[in-house]
Amino acid sequence: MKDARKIKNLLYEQVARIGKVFSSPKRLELIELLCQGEKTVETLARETAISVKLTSSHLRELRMAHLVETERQGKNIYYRLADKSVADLWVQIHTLAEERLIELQLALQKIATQPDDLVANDRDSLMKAARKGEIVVLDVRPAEEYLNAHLPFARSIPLEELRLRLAELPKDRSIVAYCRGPYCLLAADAVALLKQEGYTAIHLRDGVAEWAVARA
Amino acid sequence: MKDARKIKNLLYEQVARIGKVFSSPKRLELIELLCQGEKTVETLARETAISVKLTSSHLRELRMAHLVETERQGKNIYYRLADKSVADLWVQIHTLAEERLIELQLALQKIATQPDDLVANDRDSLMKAARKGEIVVLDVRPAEEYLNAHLPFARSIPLEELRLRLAELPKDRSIVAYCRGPYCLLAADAVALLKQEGYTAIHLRDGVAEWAVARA
DNA sequence: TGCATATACCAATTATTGATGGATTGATAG
DNA sequence: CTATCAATCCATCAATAATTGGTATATGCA
Repeated sequence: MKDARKIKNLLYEQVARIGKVFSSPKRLELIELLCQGEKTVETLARETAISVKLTSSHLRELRMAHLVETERQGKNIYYRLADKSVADLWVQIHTLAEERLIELQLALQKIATQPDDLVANDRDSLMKAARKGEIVVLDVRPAEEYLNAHLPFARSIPLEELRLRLAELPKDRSIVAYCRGPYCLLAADAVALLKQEGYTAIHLRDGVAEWAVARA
Repeated sequence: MKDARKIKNLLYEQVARIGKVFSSPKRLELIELLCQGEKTVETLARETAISVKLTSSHLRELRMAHLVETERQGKNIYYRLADKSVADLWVQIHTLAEERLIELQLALQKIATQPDDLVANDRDSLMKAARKGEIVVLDVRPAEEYLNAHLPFARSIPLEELRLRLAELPKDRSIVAYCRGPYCLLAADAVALLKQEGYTAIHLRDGVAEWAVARA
């Protein structure tokens, strides 16, 4: 039955194609960005600080594993995740990594806003408060990403514009800021700025992908 | 802010450590086996037909990613998954692979028992029938794996013993056979044998890990 | 104590992947 | 129909991973 082994190996090899995609830090960063919505190669390259050529070749691997789709719009080529389940897998993997790798936990603590961030079990009470208007949920990602998808009741002020638009935010209620997920620094920066300006600000680690998985 | 990039890369690198584990077919096979319960290096090597040394070195990588734990019992060292969520991730990854990779779908069809296997949405009705005793759910994995965990209402007859113990099975009810999951050939073989002997037999692709994820 | 067994560790070899520079394709604007 | 911009393809080199053989360590047993 050597035939059986050959067929089995074939199956595992196929699955490993998917695993391989998630085995490179650069590709993970690209996937996280693609979880925020479709983007051009150039945009992805700029936001990850990876050269366009290298970005392109990593995207090629995502494409060959059928995890992303492309669409040409004029001069640009837009990449998007082929399915929501790709985002789900990214969330699952980084969540497992956070559970199992002490090094990652330590590194995350460093970027945590001083006291402590909002964590998983607060999600229900957070939504309740947001619904009642007791807190402001603030999306500090670029506007297009907010338009593509955002947390319920969230308001959009991109980090870049935050300093100029501070007046839009109330000082008598807590501001809960979020961005692309736990590895994105936008929300942490926003919280730092808000606190400095006398606001009550809290960092929510979830991005829309994490939120969606938690809701499921 | 070059510092920010450095810290971000560190985070993605950590997550990539987990991804890397799932990027090798051999390691995937080992993980699938470990989903069935704890096993010694030798057992894992034998059941995967991988040399002991190579098995040991792959297991070392699993250990360094904190995805497995070891325990010495006399001469042997037993490996087990460090957490249920590792099994969940394996299920998620191979499920995504099956959704996205046509090559994998085709390869799976080849090992499918002729008409078609039981699929996802049958799970509820399957359990109902099993509860009422209208069908027999048959676990054809080695006995230890059954003892470690098995589907509700399942009965154990390891494939090796099946031919000798046919008399224990009824001919007037359907036998639903399952094994370690969709890449394991035990259940397919069992179904072939049962059909040949005049039984009504159906192949259930789920293993305990897949079942557990579907229940969640 | 010494030997056998199970497994880990180390070194060397080959295969695969990641990264970079140069040339190429496809589309738009003039 | 040429220039330009976005993105890919290709060739190359460096880095990393997989595999194998040899050796070391720990346990149990005589």
